[in-house]
Order: sequence, then C-alpha cells, then structure tokens
Amino acid sequence: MAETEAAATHDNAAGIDSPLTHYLGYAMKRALSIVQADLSRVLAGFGLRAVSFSALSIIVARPGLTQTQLADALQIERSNLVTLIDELAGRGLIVRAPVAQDRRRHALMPTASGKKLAAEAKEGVTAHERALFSCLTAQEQEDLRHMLTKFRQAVSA
Amino acid sequence: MAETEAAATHDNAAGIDSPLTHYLGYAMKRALSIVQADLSRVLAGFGLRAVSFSALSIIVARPGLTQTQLADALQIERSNLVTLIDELAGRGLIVRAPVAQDRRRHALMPTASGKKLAAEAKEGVTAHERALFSCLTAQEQEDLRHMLTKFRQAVSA
DNA sequence: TATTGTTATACTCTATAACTATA
DNA sequence: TATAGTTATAGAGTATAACAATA
Repeated sequence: MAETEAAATHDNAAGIDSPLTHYLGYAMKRALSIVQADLSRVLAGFGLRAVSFSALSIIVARPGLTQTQLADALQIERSNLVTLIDELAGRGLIVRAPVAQDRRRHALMPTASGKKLAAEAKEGVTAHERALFSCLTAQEQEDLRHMLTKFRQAVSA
Repeated sequence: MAETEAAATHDNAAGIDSPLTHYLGYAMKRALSIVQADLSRVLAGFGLRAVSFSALSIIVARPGLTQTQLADALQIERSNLVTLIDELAGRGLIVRAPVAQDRRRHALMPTASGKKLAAEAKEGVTAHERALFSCLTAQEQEDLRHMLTKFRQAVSA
C-alpha cells in the first residue's frame, strides 16, 4: 500500500537533507562521519581508537614532548588526556619519563612496541584512506587536503 | 629561562601534529571543529544548536515528514530525536500533526514562527559561512563542496 | 509480525573546577 | 604566583533494548 509512496520518497530520499547540503560545514560533517566509521573499524584491529592513534603517532614523531604539548596539539583538555596516556602506558606502548630540569613534567617516550604498533597502524590507516578516497582522483584528494589545510591555517592566523 | 625553548617550540608548534595533517580525515576533523565552534556561536543567537537548526530547516522544506524519515535524513537515532522534537514543539516552532492513514506516525509541520525563525537562522548561517570561508575563493569553496559531496555520494552508493 | 514513537539506560566525549607537587 | 599533571564530576552526545499503540 505504501509502494507508490515508498517509491516516491525513495526518489527523493537521498536528498531529504537538501536544505543543508549546500553548507560546507554540513558537507564536512557528513563526509567526516563516513571516514570516522571506516577508520574506527580499521584501528580496532590494532586495539586503537582515532584519538589514541593520533596521540601515539605524535609521541613517536616527537619523543619527549609533554602532556600539555600533546593536549595542545590534539586540541583536547589536559585532564582528558590523562586516561588516554594511562591506557597507552598501561599497554607498554609509551612511558612517562621524568624530566630532570622540571620535575612537574613528563616526557612522553614511545617504547619499541609502541613504535612498531604505530608503524603498523600507520600502514593500515594509509591503506584505509587510499581505498576510501579512491572515488576521488589523486589531484582531487590533494586539492581537498590543500583547501582544508589552507582554511585551518588562515582562520587560525 | 624557557625563552629560547619557548621560541624554538613555537617555531614548530603549528606543526606538532604534522604526522597527522597528511590524512584527509584528520584535516576534515580539524577544519570541521573550527566551523562548528563558529556555527554554534551564531546559532546560539537564535536559541538553536546545529542539530536543531538542521531539523527545523528540513521540517520547513519538507512539511509532513515523519520522525523516522527525519532521523534517517540527519543520521540520528529515532530515540534521540524525540527530545529534540519535544524541544522544537515546546517552543512552538513545529507541531506533531496526526496522520489519518497511519495513526502511529506524526507528521512534522512547521508553525508560522518556526518558518520565520528558520528563515532568519538561515541568513545567519549563510553569513557565518560566507565570512568564515572568505579565505577561500568562490571557486575553491565550490570545489571543496563538490568533492565532499562527490565523496559522500560515491561511498554511499 | 513489523513499524512508529517513546522511555530508560548506559557508554563515550567533553568541559570545568579544584587539588598536589613543583617551579 | 604560576604551571604540569591529576582527580572528580557534570554535561553533552550517542547507542541499545524494550515497551505501547498501531499496522
């Protein structure tokens, strides 16, 4: 009984949110939610979430940085970083090393297994993005990244 | 004492997350967070959040749609839509109208004041995006929207 | 039996204040 | 006095299960 109605709505279903698709913020949000869902699935295979992958990657690239610096880089509160660092440290992926010059600070250092996991996860994430964005040409992907980055830098300045 | 150190770190500070900026997902997330902060500020002036603006806009554009349809369009759970609809209805912006053919459903209809607020908020949001993305040319903005939309449609298909 | 709206609930994420130890 | 890390906590946002009314 709802067949014709269903068919009619189905024709429009993809565009029920058309009053919003014109907004860049909305387009970003919908695109990001797709990326996040796929990324979470990939990272779960490494026992990581997006935020823990981000933190671990930065610690590997910048060994010795402090929790405040990491929190600033990831734009999360220091207080919320604590349990995340606890988690990574508890798994033996990083250590909180004392800083001689300032005993308030913790120098975050990756362990050998932390570096190994970061490298493996990086390959996984790179493969995930390559596959997911294969509907865009290499040039389009580069343009997309360039515009997002340009926007962020321009607004932050 | 930390002056040289501070200066040194400041030179690199903008790029502490450089291990991540290459990822499109990360670039999207950082860009979106900027948009959301500004959008929230603008919408607060209308007593709206991003999600309530989205819901109201769709109800105005598609009067009579049901809660399930709206939840699908916005990709939120039906259960979580209930309080949102309560809120809009409580403010007299929309009504839950009975559907004669199927008394389980509620046809969501905008009121006159709902249409008015939606129109005003739309102007505000449009102005917010115009100002925020002024660092990108009109062509770049169009390209950005096109790629985000193309990506979403390609992956959803 | 299946669907719509609803309630209850739990889990994650995020934001804020206050504490400690150091500087 | 100010800062780094920590704790506690409250508020959003989100996901799931179960229910009543209706199909």
